[in-house]
Amino acid sequence: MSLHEVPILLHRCGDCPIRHRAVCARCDTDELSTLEQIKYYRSYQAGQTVIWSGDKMDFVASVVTGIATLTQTMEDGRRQMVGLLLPSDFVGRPGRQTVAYDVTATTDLLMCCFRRKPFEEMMHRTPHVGQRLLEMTLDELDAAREWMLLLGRKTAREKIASLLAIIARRDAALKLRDSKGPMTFDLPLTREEMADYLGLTLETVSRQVSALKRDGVISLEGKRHVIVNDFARLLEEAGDDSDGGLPV
Amino acid sequence: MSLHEVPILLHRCGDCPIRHRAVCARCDTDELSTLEQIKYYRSYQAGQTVIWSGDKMDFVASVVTGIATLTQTMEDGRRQMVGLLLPSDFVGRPGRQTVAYDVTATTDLLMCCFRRKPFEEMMHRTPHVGQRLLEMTLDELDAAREWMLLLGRKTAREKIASLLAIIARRDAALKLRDSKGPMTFDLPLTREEMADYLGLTLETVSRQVSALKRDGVISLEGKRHVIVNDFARLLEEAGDDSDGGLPV
DNA sequence: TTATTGCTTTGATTCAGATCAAGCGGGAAA
DNA sequence: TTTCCCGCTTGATCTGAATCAAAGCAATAA
Repeated sequence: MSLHEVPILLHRCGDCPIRHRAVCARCDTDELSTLEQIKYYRSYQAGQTVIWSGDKMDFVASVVTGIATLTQTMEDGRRQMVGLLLPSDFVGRPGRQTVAYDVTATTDLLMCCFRRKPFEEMMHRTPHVGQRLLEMTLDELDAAREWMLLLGRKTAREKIASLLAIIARRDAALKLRDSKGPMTFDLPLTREEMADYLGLTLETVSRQVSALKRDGVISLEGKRHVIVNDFARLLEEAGDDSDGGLPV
Repeated sequence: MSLHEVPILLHRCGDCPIRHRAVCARCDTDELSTLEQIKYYRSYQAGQTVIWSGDKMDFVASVVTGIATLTQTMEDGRRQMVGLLLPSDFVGRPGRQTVAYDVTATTDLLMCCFRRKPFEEMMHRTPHVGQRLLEMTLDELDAAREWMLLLGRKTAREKIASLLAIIARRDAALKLRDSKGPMTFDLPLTREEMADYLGLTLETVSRQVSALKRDGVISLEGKRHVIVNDFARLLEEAGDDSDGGLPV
């Protein structure tokens, strides 16, 4: 694991390409060496719980590879996903030690962790990191609000199209390809996880995915590999104005 | 307007009571005088739009009196509220100039604004403010995630009970009363606004409010004044574990 | 090779909430 | 006073998604 690949998020500058993996030249490197000292890696198997709601979380972390979800659960078992962590995303909450939702690895997962206390101290010393973290949190809040529109007002078909568009765009960004032309990606979620994301049942998810396929918006190879035949059409189906919201 | 009543949020410390209005002794006062220099007040009438989605927002602000909402709208007019701003809440996004949703005054509204540029500069000088802002943003994100569970998985009755519980609790905090015993408050939202908050239609809101009244969970005086007969019962109806989530 | 298991699809039926449609009640204007 | 208007309630009906129930399919184990 090269040093360049690790503290991606903490060190990217505002005007650098969103998912680049190299450390930006404009960031000073003091923080980098501090981070090096307090970081460690943890890996989880698919399905393993990283941390339970209410537990103490004595680290903050960023996802290196794999996918994790944040979910909330009601006593009777109803579940709602409230966050989806893809590579380079950040989890954890400097300044609060308990976490309010379950964090689960949905695929094999490698996280780069930083012990919370020294991380917080470092944050106090170097405001740059705190500012970057504020920016990231505000982006996350914007994404959450977009998601609220989806949950509250979109139809099942629109929800599915929206989710596919989000994953397609993030996947494209990760691969450093542009968002034009036919896109292709592997769904990182089961039907049930998609349902938890969208506030639907897994049967409805299955039906609507089939419907989008039948209507030629997407094609499938196997259950998981998706080909987006026309991204603009997909966005239209998603009911999104403009281009589907924020840069993700 | 006394100086003490203004930059409430920016200056409260982590362990001070949540909604206190005096400036905490542990905060240094340099920032206060800076803020004094760059602040101004704006008032809006009920129904007036503070700012449209996509517009430039050259200030950040905190609500002094009245209520504002953040809403997202689809082209066909479907609306979802994504934020509810009560007195002492903060709006605005240091580091980004356009806003991604409509901000509307639902009652007469007084806001204490700070010009964005000098505010950002002040933030860079005094990390304390940035840290406080990060903390507030993380709280807002937690609230948004609670809201996502509501939108995705709760029944209409649970949604209404949840909203009433949220308003009752915030109102009690504002009045500095404790949350025990019969609570009483004026609904600050119309049925339609409640519907936009909850992802329902106004007819369903009306029916479920009537149902909670019929079942003795709440009483009404007129359309707007609500008496919560038993707060614990209300929380139970809301389907919330523990006490309904986060401190608001 | 045949089970087993976990995910997925598809079909039949039900139901919570949306939609359509009156009607109510209180406050402001005439 | 009457009229109008706006926010709210209530009723009748419809419908999209949930629920209940069977199979299908692919990968792994036996």
